[in-house]
Amino acid sequence: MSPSPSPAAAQAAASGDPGVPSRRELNKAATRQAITHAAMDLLRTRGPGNFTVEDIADAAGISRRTFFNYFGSTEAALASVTFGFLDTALQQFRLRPAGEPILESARAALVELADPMTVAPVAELYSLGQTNPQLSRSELEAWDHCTEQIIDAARERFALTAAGDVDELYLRALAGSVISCGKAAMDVWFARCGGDLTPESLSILRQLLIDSMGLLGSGFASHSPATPSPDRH
Amino acid sequence: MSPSPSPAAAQAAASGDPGVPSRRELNKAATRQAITHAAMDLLRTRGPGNFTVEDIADAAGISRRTFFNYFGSTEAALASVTFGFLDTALQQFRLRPAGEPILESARAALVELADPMTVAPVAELYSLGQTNPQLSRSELEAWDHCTEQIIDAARERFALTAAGDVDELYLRALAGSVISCGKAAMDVWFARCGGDLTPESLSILRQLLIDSMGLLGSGFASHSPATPSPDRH
DNA sequence: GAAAATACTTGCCCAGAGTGCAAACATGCA
DNA sequence: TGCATGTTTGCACTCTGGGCAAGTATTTTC
Repeated sequence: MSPSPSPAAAQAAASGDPGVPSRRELNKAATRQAITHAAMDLLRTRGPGNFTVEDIADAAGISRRTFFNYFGSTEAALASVTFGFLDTALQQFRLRPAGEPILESARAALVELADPMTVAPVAELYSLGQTNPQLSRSELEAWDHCTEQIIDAARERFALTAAGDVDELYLRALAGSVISCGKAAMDVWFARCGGDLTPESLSILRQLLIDSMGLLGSGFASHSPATPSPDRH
Repeated sequence: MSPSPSPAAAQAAASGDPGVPSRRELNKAATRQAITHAAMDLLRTRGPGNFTVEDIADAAGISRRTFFNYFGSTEAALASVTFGFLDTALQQFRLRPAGEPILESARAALVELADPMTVAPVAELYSLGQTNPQLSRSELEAWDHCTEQIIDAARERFALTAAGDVDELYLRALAGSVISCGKAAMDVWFARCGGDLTPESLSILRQLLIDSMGLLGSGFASHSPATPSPDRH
Protein backbone atom coordinates (compact mmCIF):
# COMPACT_ATOMS: atom_id res chain seq x y z
CA MET A 1 0.00 0.00 0.00
CA SER A 2 2.63 2.54 1.00
CA PRO A 3 4.31 3.94 -2.11
CA SER A 4 7.78 2.66 -1.39
CA PRO A 5 8.02 -0.03 1.30
CA SER A 6 10.51 -1.89 -0.81
CA PRO A 7 13.74 0.04 -0.21
CA ALA A 8 13.22 -0.05 3.51
CA ALA A 9 12.49 -3.74 3.45
CA ALA A 10 15.48 -4.39 1.26
CA GLN A 11 17.66 -2.49 3.68
CA ALA A 12 16.27 -4.44 6.61
CA ALA A 13 17.00 -7.69 4.85
CA ALA A 14 20.44 -6.60 3.73
CA SER A 15 21.66 -5.19 7.02
CA GLY A 16 21.20 -7.06 10.26
CA ASP A 17 18.00 -6.16 12.05
CA PRO A 18 16.97 -2.55 12.33
CA GLY A 19 14.66 -0.77 9.98
CA VAL A 20 11.20 -1.90 8.90
CA PRO A 21 10.75 -5.66 9.11
CA SER A 22 9.52 -7.06 5.81
CA ARG A 23 6.33 -9.05 5.42
CA ARG A 24 8.32 -12.24 5.18
CA GLU A 25 10.15 -11.54 8.37
CA LEU A 26 6.92 -10.79 10.16
CA ASN A 27 5.38 -14.00 8.91
CA LYS A 28 8.32 -16.07 10.00
CA ALA A 29 8.41 -14.47 13.40
CA ALA A 30 4.69 -15.07 13.82
CA THR A 31 5.00 -18.72 12.81
CA ARG A 32 7.89 -19.19 15.19
CA GLN A 33 5.84 -17.71 17.98
CA ALA A 34 2.83 -19.82 17.10
CA ILE A 35 4.96 -22.94 17.27
CA THR A 36 6.50 -22.25 20.66
CA HIS A 37 3.13 -21.19 22.04
CA ALA A 38 1.51 -24.35 20.77
CA ALA A 39 4.34 -26.41 22.19
CA MET A 40 4.09 -24.77 25.61
CA ASP A 41 0.32 -25.26 25.58
CA LEU A 42 0.69 -28.93 24.87
CA LEU A 43 3.36 -29.25 27.50
CA ARG A 44 0.97 -27.73 30.01
CA THR A 45 -2.06 -29.76 29.04
CA ARG A 46 -0.57 -33.15 28.25
CA GLY A 47 2.74 -33.18 30.05
CA PRO A 48 6.21 -33.84 28.64
CA GLY A 49 6.53 -36.73 26.24
CA ASN A 50 2.80 -37.02 25.65
CA PHE A 51 2.50 -35.18 22.38
CA THR A 52 4.11 -35.32 18.97
CA VAL A 53 5.49 -32.89 16.45
CA GLU A 54 2.32 -33.41 14.46
CA ASP A 55 0.25 -32.30 17.45
CA ILE A 56 2.28 -29.11 17.72
CA ALA A 57 2.02 -28.43 14.01
CA ASP A 58 -1.75 -28.91 14.06
CA ALA A 59 -2.14 -26.61 17.04
CA ALA A 60 0.04 -23.99 15.38
CA GLY A 61 -1.89 -24.25 12.13
CA ILE A 62 1.00 -25.39 9.99
CA SER A 63 2.13 -28.65 8.44
CA ARG A 64 4.39 -31.12 10.13
CA ARG A 65 6.98 -30.46 7.44
CA THR A 66 6.99 -26.75 8.13
CA PHE A 67 7.57 -27.35 11.79
CA PHE A 68 10.86 -28.95 10.84
CA ASN A 69 11.76 -25.90 8.79
CA TYR A 70 11.79 -23.99 12.05
CA PHE A 71 12.96 -26.44 14.69
CA GLY A 72 14.75 -29.74 14.63
CA SER A 73 12.67 -31.29 17.37
CA THR A 74 9.98 -30.75 19.96
CA GLU A 75 12.64 -29.99 22.54
CA ALA A 76 14.31 -27.42 20.33
CA ALA A 77 11.01 -25.59 20.00
CA LEU A 78 10.64 -25.50 23.76
CA ALA A 79 14.26 -24.62 24.34
CA SER A 80 13.83 -21.48 22.26
CA VAL A 81 12.18 -20.09 25.38
CA THR A 82 15.39 -20.61 27.34
CA PHE A 83 17.44 -19.24 24.48
CA GLY A 84 15.45 -16.04 24.60
CA PHE A 85 15.92 -15.85 28.33
CA LEU A 86 19.66 -16.24 28.16
CA ASP A 87 19.93 -13.85 25.25
CA THR A 88 18.46 -11.23 27.51
CA ALA A 89 21.31 -11.74 29.93
CA LEU A 90 23.80 -11.65 27.12
CA GLN A 91 22.45 -8.38 25.76
CA GLN A 92 22.70 -6.85 29.20
CA PHE A 93 26.25 -8.04 29.48
CA ARG A 94 27.21 -6.45 26.18
CA LEU A 95 25.75 -3.14 27.32
CA ARG A 96 28.03 -2.86 30.32
CA PRO A 97 30.94 -0.41 30.13
CA ALA A 98 34.15 -2.01 28.87
CA GLY A 99 36.18 -0.80 31.81
CA GLU A 100 34.03 -2.48 34.42
CA PRO A 101 35.36 -5.57 36.21
CA ILE A 102 33.96 -8.52 34.35
CA LEU A 103 32.38 -10.20 37.34
CA GLU A 104 30.56 -6.99 38.09
CA SER A 105 29.22 -6.95 34.53
CA ALA A 106 28.13 -10.53 34.90
CA ARG A 107 26.41 -9.79 38.16
CA ALA A 108 24.55 -6.87 36.65
CA ALA A 109 23.51 -8.90 33.62
CA LEU A 110 22.28 -11.81 35.69
CA VAL A 111 20.31 -9.64 38.05
CA GLU A 112 18.32 -8.37 35.09
CA LEU A 113 16.98 -11.89 34.73
CA ALA A 114 15.10 -11.67 38.00
CA ASP A 115 12.27 -9.86 36.29
CA PRO A 116 8.76 -11.30 36.09
CA MET A 117 8.30 -10.98 32.32
CA THR A 118 11.72 -12.42 31.64
CA VAL A 119 11.81 -15.28 34.05
CA ALA A 120 8.18 -16.40 33.80
CA PRO A 121 8.44 -18.56 30.69
CA VAL A 122 11.58 -20.25 31.89
CA ALA A 123 10.12 -20.86 35.30
CA GLU A 124 7.15 -22.55 33.75
CA LEU A 125 9.26 -24.57 31.38
CA TYR A 126 11.46 -25.62 34.23
CA SER A 127 8.67 -26.78 36.49
CA LEU A 128 6.94 -28.66 33.70
CA GLY A 129 10.01 -30.22 32.22
CA GLN A 130 11.90 -31.16 35.37
CA THR A 131 11.34 -34.86 34.88
CA ASN A 132 11.96 -35.16 31.17
CA PRO A 133 15.51 -36.11 30.15
CA GLN A 134 15.04 -35.01 26.55
CA LEU A 135 14.04 -31.58 27.69
CA SER A 136 16.85 -31.22 30.17
CA ARG A 137 19.30 -32.03 27.43
CA SER A 138 18.02 -29.19 25.31
CA GLU A 139 18.21 -26.87 28.28
CA LEU A 140 21.82 -27.80 28.76
CA GLU A 141 22.47 -26.96 25.16
CA ALA A 142 20.94 -23.54 25.64
CA TRP A 143 23.17 -22.81 28.61
CA ASP A 144 26.18 -24.02 26.70
CA HIS A 145 25.31 -21.86 23.75
CA CYS A 146 25.09 -18.90 26.07
CA THR A 147 28.51 -19.73 27.48
CA GLU A 148 29.99 -19.65 24.00
CA GLN A 149 28.46 -16.28 23.40
CA ILE A 150 29.71 -14.89 26.67
CA ILE A 151 33.16 -16.08 25.75
CA ASP A 152 32.90 -14.15 22.51
CA ALA A 153 31.59 -11.07 24.22
CA ALA A 154 34.32 -11.18 26.85
CA ARG A 155 36.99 -11.77 24.25
CA GLU A 156 35.87 -8.70 22.34
CA ARG A 157 35.90 -6.62 25.45
CA PHE A 158 39.40 -7.73 26.43
CA ALA A 159 40.64 -7.16 22.92
CA LEU A 160 39.81 -3.49 23.52
CA THR A 161 41.54 -2.99 26.83
CA ALA A 162 44.50 -5.34 26.48
CA ALA A 163 46.90 -5.42 23.63
CA GLY A 164 48.37 -8.75 22.55
CA ASP A 165 46.71 -12.13 22.83
CA VAL A 166 43.87 -12.87 25.14
CA ASP A 167 44.29 -15.74 27.59
CA GLU A 168 41.82 -18.31 26.31
CA LEU A 169 41.90 -20.35 29.47
CA TYR A 170 41.02 -17.35 31.58
CA LEU A 171 38.20 -16.49 29.21
CA ARG A 172 36.65 -19.91 28.99
CA ALA A 173 37.08 -20.78 32.64
CA LEU A 174 35.55 -17.49 33.68
CA ALA A 175 32.63 -17.59 31.28
CA GLY A 176 31.89 -21.19 32.16
CA SER A 177 32.02 -20.47 35.86
CA VAL A 178 29.78 -17.44 35.58
CA ILE A 179 27.19 -19.44 33.71
CA SER A 180 27.49 -22.34 36.14
CA CYS A 181 26.93 -19.99 39.04
CA GLY A 182 23.93 -18.45 37.32
CA LYS A 183 22.59 -21.91 36.73
CA ALA A 184 23.23 -22.90 40.32
CA ALA A 185 21.34 -19.84 41.53
CA MET A 186 18.41 -20.67 39.29
CA ASP A 187 18.41 -24.29 40.43
CA VAL A 188 18.43 -23.36 44.09
CA TRP A 189 15.71 -20.82 43.47
CA PHE A 190 13.50 -23.35 41.71
CA ALA A 191 14.07 -25.85 44.46
CA ARG A 192 13.29 -23.30 47.12
CA CYS A 193 10.49 -21.28 45.54
CA GLY A 194 9.12 -23.62 42.91
CA GLY A 195 9.30 -20.97 40.22
CA ASP A 196 7.05 -18.62 42.14
CA LEU A 197 6.83 -15.17 40.56
CA THR A 198 5.87 -13.13 43.60
CA PRO A 199 8.04 -10.11 44.36
CA GLU A 200 9.48 -11.86 47.42
CA SER A 201 10.42 -14.89 45.40
CA LEU A 202 12.03 -12.76 42.72
CA SER A 203 13.99 -10.85 45.28
CA ILE A 204 15.28 -14.16 46.60
CA LEU A 205 16.35 -15.06 43.08
CA ARG A 206 18.09 -11.73 42.70
CA GLN A 207 19.93 -12.27 45.95
CA LEU A 208 20.92 -15.79 44.97
CA LEU A 209 22.36 -14.52 41.71
CA ILE A 210 24.28 -11.83 43.54
CA ASP A 211 25.51 -14.29 46.15
CA SER A 212 26.68 -16.76 43.55
CA MET A 213 28.72 -14.07 41.84
CA GLY A 214 30.08 -13.13 45.25
CA LEU A 215 31.20 -16.69 45.84
CA LEU A 216 32.88 -16.75 42.49
CA GLY A 217 34.60 -13.43 43.08
CA SER A 218 35.92 -14.54 46.44
CA GLY A 219 37.29 -17.79 45.05
CA PHE A 220 34.79 -19.76 47.12
CA ALA A 221 36.75 -18.61 50.14
CA SER A 222 37.18 -21.68 52.28
CA HIS A 223 34.58 -20.66 54.79
CA SER A 224 32.59 -23.29 56.54
CA PRO A 225 30.09 -23.99 53.78
CA ALA A 226 27.22 -23.93 56.24
CA THR A 227 27.86 -20.22 56.77
CA PRO A 228 26.14 -18.27 54.00
CA SER A 229 28.95 -15.72 54.26
CA PRO A 230 27.70 -12.17 53.56
CA ASP A 231 30.18 -10.75 56.05
CA ARG A 232 33.43 -12.31 57.20
CA HIS A 233 33.72 -16.08 57.46
CA MET B 1 32.95 -76.31 36.09
CA SER B 2 34.06 -75.09 39.48
CA PRO B 3 32.22 -76.96 42.23
CA SER B 4 30.45 -73.98 43.74
CA PRO B 5 30.45 -70.82 41.68
CA SER B 6 26.91 -70.12 42.73
CA PRO B 7 27.34 -68.77 46.26
CA ALA B 8 30.08 -66.39 45.20
CA ALA B 9 28.08 -65.24 42.24
CA ALA B 10 25.02 -64.80 44.38
CA GLN B 11 26.99 -62.67 46.77
CA ALA B 12 28.37 -60.59 43.94
CA ALA B 13 24.92 -60.02 42.57
CA ALA B 14 23.43 -59.32 45.97
CA SER B 15 26.03 -56.86 47.17
CA GLY B 16 27.20 -54.01 44.95
CA ASP B 17 30.33 -54.82 42.99
CA PRO B 18 33.17 -56.64 44.67
CA GLY B 19 33.62 -60.38 44.72
CA VAL B 20 33.65 -62.70 41.74
CA PRO B 21 31.73 -61.29 38.79
CA SER B 22 29.14 -63.76 37.57
CA ARG B 23 29.00 -65.08 34.06
CA ARG B 24 26.09 -62.82 33.28
CA GLU B 25 27.93 -59.76 34.46
CA LEU B 26 30.94 -60.68 32.37
CA ASN B 27 28.79 -61.19 29.31
CA LYS B 28 27.08 -57.88 29.75
CA ALA B 29 30.32 -56.05 30.28
CA ALA B 30 31.76 -57.70 27.17
CA THR B 31 28.74 -56.75 25.08
CA ARG B 32 28.91 -53.22 26.35
CA GLN B 33 32.54 -53.03 25.40
CA ALA B 34 31.89 -54.55 21.99
CA ILE B 35 29.26 -51.93 21.33
CA THR B 36 31.37 -48.94 22.25
CA HIS B 37 34.33 -50.35 20.35
CA ALA B 38 32.22 -50.92 17.29
CA ALA B 39 30.80 -47.44 17.58
CA MET B 40 34.24 -45.86 17.91
CA ASP B 41 35.46 -47.85 14.92
CA LEU B 42 32.60 -46.67 12.78
CA LEU B 43 33.13 -43.12 13.96
CA ARG B 44 36.75 -43.38 12.87
CA THR B 45 36.11 -45.00 9.53
CA ARG B 46 32.91 -43.32 8.38
CA GLY B 47 32.78 -40.11 10.35
CA PRO B 48 30.02 -38.82 12.58
CA GLY B 49 26.49 -39.15 11.30
CA ASN B 50 27.41 -41.61 8.58
CA PHE B 51 26.39 -44.84 10.25
CA THR B 52 23.31 -46.23 11.91
CA VAL B 53 22.51 -48.19 15.03
CA GLU B 54 22.12 -51.21 12.81
CA ASP B 55 25.68 -50.77 11.58
CA ILE B 56 26.95 -50.69 15.13
CA ALA B 57 24.92 -53.73 16.09
CA ASP B 58 26.20 -55.69 13.11
CA ALA B 59 29.79 -54.75 13.86
CA ALA B 60 29.35 -55.71 17.50
CA GLY B 61 27.76 -59.02 16.56
CA ILE B 62 24.41 -58.39 18.19
CA SER B 63 20.94 -57.52 17.04
CA ARG B 64 19.71 -54.00 16.60
CA ARG B 65 17.21 -54.66 19.32
CA THR B 66 19.88 -55.67 21.78
CA PHE B 67 21.77 -52.50 21.10
CA PHE B 68 18.81 -50.62 22.51
CA ASN B 69 18.89 -52.76 25.61
CA TYR B 70 22.25 -51.21 26.36
CA PHE B 71 22.10 -47.68 24.98
CA GLY B 72 19.32 -45.37 23.97
CA SER B 73 21.15 -44.00 20.95
CA THR B 74 24.36 -43.96 18.97
CA GLU B 75 25.48 -40.90 20.87
CA ALA B 76 24.80 -42.51 24.21
CA ALA B 77 27.05 -45.40 23.23
CA LEU B 78 29.84 -43.02 22.36
CA ALA B 79 29.26 -40.83 25.38
CA SER B 80 29.88 -43.80 27.64
CA VAL B 81 33.53 -43.13 26.90
CA THR B 82 33.24 -39.67 28.40
CA PHE B 83 31.26 -41.01 31.31
CA GLY B 84 34.06 -43.38 32.13
CA PHE B 85 36.56 -40.58 31.86
CA LEU B 86 34.67 -38.33 34.24
CA ASP B 87 33.97 -41.16 36.62
CA THR B 88 37.70 -41.50 37.01
CA ALA B 89 37.90 -37.91 38.17
CA LEU B 90 34.99 -38.44 40.50
CA GLN B 91 36.55 -41.49 42.08
CA GLN B 92 39.74 -39.56 42.66
CA PHE B 93 37.77 -36.79 44.25
CA ARG B 94 36.07 -39.17 46.63
CA LEU B 95 39.40 -40.57 47.69
CA ARG B 96 40.71 -37.23 48.92
CA PRO B 97 40.85 -36.62 52.68
CA ALA B 98 37.74 -34.93 54.01
CA GLY B 99 39.68 -32.18 55.73
CA GLU B 100 41.37 -30.96 52.57
CA PRO B 101 40.20 -27.68 51.00
CA ILE B 102 37.74 -28.64 48.35
CA LEU B 103 39.45 -26.82 45.52
CA GLU B 104 42.61 -28.68 46.34
CA SER B 105 40.73 -31.97 46.12
CA ALA B 106 39.28 -30.92 42.80
CA ARG B 107 42.68 -29.96 41.51
CA ALA B 108 44.13 -33.31 42.53
CA ALA B 109 41.24 -35.21 40.98
CA LEU B 110 41.44 -33.33 37.71
CA VAL B 111 45.18 -33.73 37.40
CA GLU B 112 44.68 -37.47 37.46
CA LEU B 113 42.90 -37.12 34.15
CA ALA B 114 46.06 -36.04 32.38
CA ASP B 115 47.11 -39.62 31.98
CA PRO B 116 47.55 -41.27 28.58
CA MET B 117 45.33 -44.27 29.20
CA THR B 118 42.60 -42.15 30.70
CA VAL B 119 42.52 -39.26 28.33
CA ALA B 120 43.18 -41.11 25.08
CA PRO B 121 39.63 -42.26 24.32
CA VAL B 122 38.16 -38.88 25.13
CA ALA B 123 40.75 -37.11 23.05
CA GLU B 124 39.90 -39.26 20.08
CA LEU B 125 36.19 -38.85 20.59
CA TYR B 126 36.61 -35.14 20.88
CA SER B 127 38.62 -34.73 17.69
CA LEU B 128 36.30 -36.97 15.71
CA GLY B 129 33.09 -35.54 17.04
CA GLN B 130 33.94 -31.86 17.12
CA THR B 131 31.62 -31.04 14.25
CA ASN B 132 28.64 -33.15 15.19
CA PRO B 133 25.92 -31.39 17.19
CA GLN B 134 24.28 -34.65 18.31
CA LEU B 135 27.51 -35.81 19.79
CA SER B 136 28.29 -32.55 21.51
CA ARG B 137 24.91 -32.68 23.18
CA SER B 138 25.68 -36.07 24.66
CA GLU B 139 29.03 -34.80 25.85
CA LEU B 140 27.33 -31.94 27.61
CA GLU B 141 25.08 -34.42 29.32
CA ALA B 142 28.06 -36.37 30.55
CA TRP B 143 29.65 -33.28 32.06
CA ASP B 144 26.38 -32.33 33.66
CA HIS B 145 25.97 -35.76 35.11
CA CYS B 146 29.42 -35.47 36.58
CA THR B 147 28.52 -32.13 38.10
CA GLU B 148 25.55 -33.69 39.85
CA GLN B 149 27.77 -36.38 41.24
CA ILE B 150 30.34 -33.93 42.46
CA ILE B 151 27.59 -32.02 44.20
CA ASP B 152 26.59 -35.21 45.97
CA ALA B 153 30.16 -36.04 46.88
CA ALA B 154 30.81 -32.55 48.18
CA ARG B 155 27.56 -32.52 50.13
CA GLU B 156 28.51 -35.76 51.83
CA ARG B 157 31.90 -34.40 52.71
CA PHE B 158 30.50 -31.21 54.18
CA ALA B 159 27.91 -33.12 56.10
CA LEU B 160 30.85 -34.68 57.95
CA THR B 161 32.74 -31.55 58.88
CA ALA B 162 29.89 -29.08 59.36
CA ALA B 163 26.89 -29.58 61.52
CA GLY B 164 23.57 -28.13 60.43
CA ASP B 165 22.45 -27.54 56.89
CA VAL B 166 24.76 -27.34 53.96
CA ASP B 167 24.55 -24.25 51.79
CA GLU B 168 23.13 -25.59 48.53
CA LEU B 169 24.06 -22.50 46.57
CA TYR B 170 27.67 -22.78 47.65
CA LEU B 171 27.69 -26.45 46.75
CA ARG B 172 26.13 -26.14 43.33
CA ALA B 173 27.98 -23.01 42.33
CA LEU B 174 31.27 -24.52 43.37
CA ALA B 175 30.74 -27.89 41.72
CA GLY B 176 29.49 -26.26 38.54
CA SER B 177 32.45 -23.91 38.44
CA VAL B 178 34.96 -26.67 39.04
CA ILE B 179 33.53 -28.68 36.19
CA SER B 180 33.38 -25.65 33.94
CA CYS B 181 37.00 -24.92 34.63
CA GLY B 182 37.95 -28.51 33.95
CA LYS B 183 36.04 -28.34 30.71
CA ALA B 184 37.67 -25.04 29.82
CA ALA B 185 41.10 -26.56 30.40
CA MET B 186 40.24 -29.51 28.19
CA ASP B 187 38.87 -27.25 25.48
CA VAL B 188 41.96 -25.08 25.44
CA TRP B 189 44.14 -28.15 25.44
CA PHE B 190 42.32 -29.66 22.46
CA ALA B 191 42.49 -26.39 20.60
CA ARG B 192 46.18 -26.04 21.32
CA CYS B 193 47.44 -29.61 21.08
CA GLY B 194 44.78 -31.30 19.00
CA GLY B 195 44.45 -34.15 21.46
CA ASP B 196 48.08 -35.09 21.18
CA LEU B 197 49.15 -37.71 23.71
CA THR B 198 52.85 -36.98 23.89
CA PRO B 199 54.29 -36.40 27.36
CA GLU B 200 54.78 -32.70 26.60
CA SER B 201 51.20 -32.32 25.50
CA LEU B 202 49.95 -34.10 28.60
CA SER B 203 52.05 -31.94 30.81
CA ILE B 204 50.48 -28.91 29.17
CA LEU B 205 47.06 -30.36 29.95
CA ARG B 206 48.08 -30.94 33.53
CA GLN B 207 49.25 -27.36 33.84
CA LEU B 208 46.06 -26.04 32.26
CA LEU B 209 43.98 -27.98 34.75
CA ILE B 210 46.06 -26.64 37.62
CA ASP B 211 45.91 -23.10 36.27
CA SER B 212 42.17 -23.22 35.85
CA MET B 213 41.76 -24.29 39.47
CA GLY B 214 44.12 -21.48 40.41
CA LEU B 215 41.96 -18.97 38.60
CA LEU B 216 38.91 -20.28 40.37
CA GLY B 217 40.59 -20.17 43.75
CA SER B 218 41.72 -16.60 43.25
CA GLY B 219 38.26 -15.45 42.21
CA PHE B 220 39.57 -14.72 38.72
CA ALA B 221 41.55 -11.93 40.28
CA SER B 222 41.06 -8.98 38.00
CA HIS B 223 44.49 -9.17 36.49
CA SER B 224 44.93 -8.06 32.92
CA PRO B 225 43.57 -11.17 31.21
CA ALA B 226 46.38 -11.12 28.67
CA THR B 227 48.74 -12.05 31.49
CA PRO B 228 48.80 -15.83 31.89
CA SER B 229 49.70 -15.20 35.50
CA PRO B 230 52.23 -17.70 36.91
CA ASP B 231 54.76 -14.94 37.45
CA ARG B 232 54.24 -11.32 36.53
CA HIS B 233 53.56 -10.49 32.87
C1' DG C 1 22.41 -83.22 37.70
C1' DA C 2 17.59 -82.26 36.00
C1' DA C 3 13.98 -79.13 36.41
C1' DA C 4 12.29 -74.65 37.64
C1' DA C 5 13.19 -69.74 38.00
C1' DT C 6 15.38 -65.89 36.24
C1' DA C 7 17.83 -62.93 33.08
C1' DC C 8 19.20 -61.75 28.40
C1' DT C 9 18.58 -61.80 23.27
C1' DT C 10 16.14 -61.60 19.29
C1' DG C 11 12.63 -60.85 15.65
C1' DC C 12 8.41 -58.67 14.59
C1' DC C 13 5.72 -54.77 14.54
C1' DC C 14 4.47 -50.09 14.96
C1' DA C 15 4.38 -45.00 15.92
C1' DG C 16 7.06 -41.21 15.39
C1' DA C 17 11.43 -38.37 13.97
C1' DG C 18 13.78 -36.19 10.56
C1' DT C 19 14.95 -35.06 5.60
C1' DG C 20 15.26 -34.69 0.28
C1' DC C 21 12.51 -33.41 -3.42
C1' DA C 22 9.34 -31.05 -6.41
C1' DA C 23 5.05 -28.81 -6.96
C1' DA C 24 2.17 -25.02 -5.18
C1' DC C 25 2.04 -20.63 -3.12
C1' DA C 26 3.51 -15.92 -1.27
C1' DT C 27 6.31 -12.01 -1.43
C1' DG C 28 9.54 -8.69 -3.38
C1' DC C 29 11.16 -6.01 -7.16
C1' DA C 30 11.22 -3.83 -11.84
C1' DT D 1 1.95 -7.28 -14.73
C1' DG D 2 5.45 -10.55 -14.63
C1' DC D 3 9.70 -12.57 -13.27
C1' DA D 4 12.83 -13.86 -9.29
C1' DT D 5 13.21 -15.43 -4.99
C1' DG D 6 11.74 -17.33 -0.65
C1' DT D 7 8.29 -20.38 2.01
C1' DT D 8 5.02 -24.01 2.67
C1' DT D 9 3.36 -28.36 1.85
C1' DG D 10 2.61 -33.31 0.59
C1' DC D 11 4.95 -37.43 -0.40
C1' DA D 12 8.13 -40.98 0.14
C1' DC D 13 11.66 -42.84 2.47
C1' DT D 14 15.11 -44.15 6.15
C1' DC D 15 16.07 -44.37 10.87
C1' DT D 16 14.87 -44.30 15.87
C1' DG D 17 13.05 -46.17 19.90
C1' DG D 18 10.36 -49.35 22.40
C1' DG D 19 6.46 -53.04 23.53
C1' DC D 20 5.77 -57.76 23.21
C1' DA D 21 6.40 -62.72 23.11
C1' DA D 22 9.09 -66.52 21.86
C1' DG D 23 13.65 -68.40 22.15
C1' DT D 24 18.19 -69.08 24.51
C1' DA D 25 21.60 -68.80 28.28
C1' DT D 26 22.58 -68.68 33.18
C1' DT D 27 21.54 -69.41 37.93
C1' DT D 28 19.10 -71.61 41.60
C1' DT D 29 16.61 -75.30 43.78
C1' DC D 30 15.74 -79.75 45.05
